[in-house]
Amino acid sequence: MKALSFSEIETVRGRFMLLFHDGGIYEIFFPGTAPPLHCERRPLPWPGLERELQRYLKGQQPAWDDYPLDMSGYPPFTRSLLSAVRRIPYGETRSYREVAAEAGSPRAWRAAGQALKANRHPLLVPCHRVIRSDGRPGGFSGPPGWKEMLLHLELVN
DNA sequence: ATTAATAGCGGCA
DNA sequence: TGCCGCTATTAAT
Repeated sequence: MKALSFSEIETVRGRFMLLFHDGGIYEIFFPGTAPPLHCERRPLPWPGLERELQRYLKGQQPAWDDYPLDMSGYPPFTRSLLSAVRRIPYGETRSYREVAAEAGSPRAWRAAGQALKANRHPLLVPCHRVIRSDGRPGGFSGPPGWKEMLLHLELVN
């Protein structure tokens, strides 16, 4: 893998940390969740992305579908599942069953949860749009409350 | 190398 | 209501 750098994005919801290299974004950290990063700090190679993130957290629909993600390290099913999740339109939700089917394994809903747990690209891969079909809370790997907050942000508009 | 556990779901009693 | 099996992946034994 290429050498990683990091960058910070200041938003109304706090300071996000992005790990990236020239080929794409490797990982995104919610405010306060980044481990100590001992690589170089440098500006993002994709100038529009910072603005899209700030727009999104202020309730505007983002246009970030085409920014490159570094999916290395994800197993095959996880890759296709995350790609399927990325195609969920802004403001819509899907069940675990639906995204698993979209990823090509209609019976792998349980594995879909495992794959989402491994998601290094929250927001850009909108895992918060995947909810349980029975309406119970469901899970989220980010900080408590963020899933609900992001859904509310999108559904209000 | 094998087994358990997991961000879930629907069927069936 | 409770039990069962199901899939892909990781963690534990």
